[in-house]
This record gives sequence, structure tokens and C-alpha cells, in this order.
Amino acid sequence: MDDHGGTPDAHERVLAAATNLFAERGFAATATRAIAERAGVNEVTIFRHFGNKVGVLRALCERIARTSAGIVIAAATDPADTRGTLQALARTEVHSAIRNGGLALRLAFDAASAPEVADLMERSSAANLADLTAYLASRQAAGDLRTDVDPAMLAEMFFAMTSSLIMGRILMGPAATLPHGAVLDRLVAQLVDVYWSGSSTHAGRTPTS
Amino acid sequence: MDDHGGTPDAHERVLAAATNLFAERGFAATATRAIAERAGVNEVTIFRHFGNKVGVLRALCERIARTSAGIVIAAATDPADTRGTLQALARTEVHSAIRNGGLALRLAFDAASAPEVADLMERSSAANLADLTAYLASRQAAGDLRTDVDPAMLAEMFFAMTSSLIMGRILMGPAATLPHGAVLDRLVAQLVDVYWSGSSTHAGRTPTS
DNA sequence: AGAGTGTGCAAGCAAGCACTTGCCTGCAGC
DNA sequence: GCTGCAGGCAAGTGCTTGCTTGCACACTCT
Repeated sequence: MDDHGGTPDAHERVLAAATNLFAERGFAATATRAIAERAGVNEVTIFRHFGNKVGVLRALCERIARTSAGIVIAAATDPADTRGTLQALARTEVHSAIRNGGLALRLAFDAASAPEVADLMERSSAANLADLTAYLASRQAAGDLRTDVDPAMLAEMFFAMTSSLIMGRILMGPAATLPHGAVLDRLVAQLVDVYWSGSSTHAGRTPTS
Repeated sequence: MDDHGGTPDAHERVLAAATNLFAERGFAATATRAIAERAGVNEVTIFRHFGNKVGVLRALCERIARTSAGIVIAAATDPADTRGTLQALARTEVHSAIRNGGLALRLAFDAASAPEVADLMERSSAANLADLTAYLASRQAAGDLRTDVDPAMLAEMFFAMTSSLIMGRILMGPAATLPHGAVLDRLVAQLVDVYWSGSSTHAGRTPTS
């Protein structure tokens, strides 16, 4: 009765449960017992599959890194179209962040208190920011972005704005549900529009249709 | 009885140590033993002074609430000067956040896993956002801010931008030191300028001197 | 001199944590 | 039918946590 279907796949259920719990309460505050309980799996199974608690997190990070295209997708579009690139980047960032319930942001905060988390985060989070900084600097050089603001600062602001949607949800608790689909896309569009209006050298402002 | 005339030091040293540790590692991840050690005080003294661990946090929050003027200060200036008000608000917010090392932001994240933290945060953090939303809405009505973006969204973005400076420091660890004084003020000015350029109805952009 | 108070020190308690061990069960392939 | 294996179950280990207790010392005020 416990196992449904042909493939019980305890492995996958543990990862799903861990994703939710880590995102909700953080890594350190999540007990392996809680993960097992939510996954409908015995606690020992977790250790048999992943060795230890950090092993679960590691598997999770690898899965996310494999799934989320991140900056790569944005680089696939036309880089000369700065606004379009930023728009696409914001969309993918927000969507991927929402999909894992703000996991990345939570883990980034956990990294300060759990060194093993810091090791795993270093490879992904910081690199993304550096990539964006480099891209924005190139767009400044191309005369597309204002040059009187540090590109690292622009990147930080962009990251902060996309994170703000997720951060708000975390701060307000699960009660504040986030919009999906078209509504969310419109929000992101507004967000990018404000950012673009403030950071570009072009006076024109695209109305958020 | 609140005033321990002879040796007021222990009380204060505990609060200072707790401020640092809570900001660095969060509430749950900070052991009372660690607080005592950093304060150069016996662990028992903490419980004699504050009853329990939450008592320390409560005393801390009261102290911060008493110290930080928050939005009130901004309201003291000319409210019709939207840009100046936002600038002043951003300055006080960033400075107060830096002064306590991002404590508030950390605690906001801790609130999800520690209900007792959530109770203490509710009175301060959420109210600030609501106040700012109301102010921005009034400036929209006055024709000073673009009306095609939700005022709550504008407030959230403003909060996100001021938080971004602190968030960056937390995410990058204590290695990335934050500028002080005039340099910091210039950063904040850039930040507000981008925000203002993107959110106001006025085309003009004030160069960051 | 005595009372009260603030603090330190040593020890310990119950609970929760990650993690281990040993054993038993259902199900597949040969 | 036997074997291998994934998983459940019960119990327990060693550690850390928040918090308590009992006792001693130093200081101040009357």
C-alpha cells in the first residue's frame, strides 16, 4: 500500500521532500527524521542512499545545476539585445527559483552557519553573479548601459530584484502565494522595465503591455 | 530593579555578543554557550538575566526598535520631495542594517523555522513595508511616480534594493567588507538614482556627483 | 557585622540530533 | 528453490542543545 506504482523510487521521494523542507526551514533546521516522514520513507533509507545528510543536499544541488539552465540560456539568445537578454534572464531566474521554492536563497543564508553548505554553494551562486557582472560591463562598453554605476553594483541590484519576489514569499510565509504563469510573467516584465529604465542609456520606456 | 547599578557590563556584553552571533549564524544556529563565550560571561548569567534564549532576542529587538527611527525619520523630512524622501529612507535603512550586521534580514529568514522569532519580527518588518507601500501609493496619486506598476511591487523592490547591499555581504561572507561613510553614501545614492530613474514620471536623471 | 546582590564554577538533566547496527520481509532473476 | 537486494523496523550510540541546581566568592549598603 505504501509504495505506489511499479517504481517505488524512494530516492526520488526523498529528494522531493528534502527540497521542500530545506527551502522552508533551511538545511540545519531540517531533521533527517522530518525528511523521512514527509517522503513516506524510513529514516535509515536516507542514509543508505545518500550516506549522510550532506549527501542529500549534494544530490539536490547536482540535480538543480543540471536542470536550471541559468545564464547559459540567456547567453543563447542575442547578446546585443541587452533588454531582451535581461528579460529572459529574469524570467528563467525567477521561474527556477519559484520551482524549487526559494531553495537557493535559503541555502545561501545557511552557508554562513554550515560550512558544508558553503562549499556546495560556492560553485554555483557566486559564479552566476560574476558572469552577470561581466555581461553588464560588456554592455556598458557597448554604450547600452549607463557607465556611472559600477557593473558589479548593477549586477547585484539585478540579482536583488529577481530575488525580491522569492524573498517576499519567504519573509511573509507560505500564506502569501505567488502568482503563476502569465501573471508572474507580467510582474517580471514590470520589474525588468523599472530596472531597464533606470540603468539603460536609452530614454524610451516600454509600456508593460 | 531593571537597573543593576553596580555592574551593568554583563547585560550589555551579552547583548552585543548575541547581536553579532545572531547576525552571523542566525538565531537557531547560535548556542547560548557560544554567546556566553564571546561575551566573556558565564552561560548561567545569560539565563539569570534574560530567562531563556528567546529573552535575549526579545531584549535585542526592543533595543533595535528603540534605536532605529526607521520610516519615522523619513517622514520628518518634506514628504512632497519624493526623491529626497526615498534617498533619506534608503540611507537610514542601509546604515541601520549595517550597524547591526544584517541582523534583521537574518532573523526574517529564521522566522520560518522558529515561530518565536516570527512573533517578534511581525511587529516591525511587515509594518515597515506596508508604510512604504502607502507612501508610494500617495506619491503615485500625486503624479510623482509611474502608475502602471503596483505600489506594493515598487515598495518590495525598494526594500530589495536596500537589502541587497546587506544580502551581498551575508552571501559573500565576512570576507567581503562593506564601504563606510562617504563611499557608502555614494553607493546608496547610485542605488536610489537607478530606482528613481526607473520609477518616477520625471525624465531627468540626477548625476551621481 | 550582617544582609543582599551579582557573578563564577562544576555538574548534571532531558531532549533532540545525525548516524549505526542487527534483523526481518517482499520481490526479482537464475 | 535459492540468492541478491531494496527497504522497513527497533534499538541504541555519542554528541550538542537549552536550561537547572547547588555552592562559593566578592562587593555594597545599612
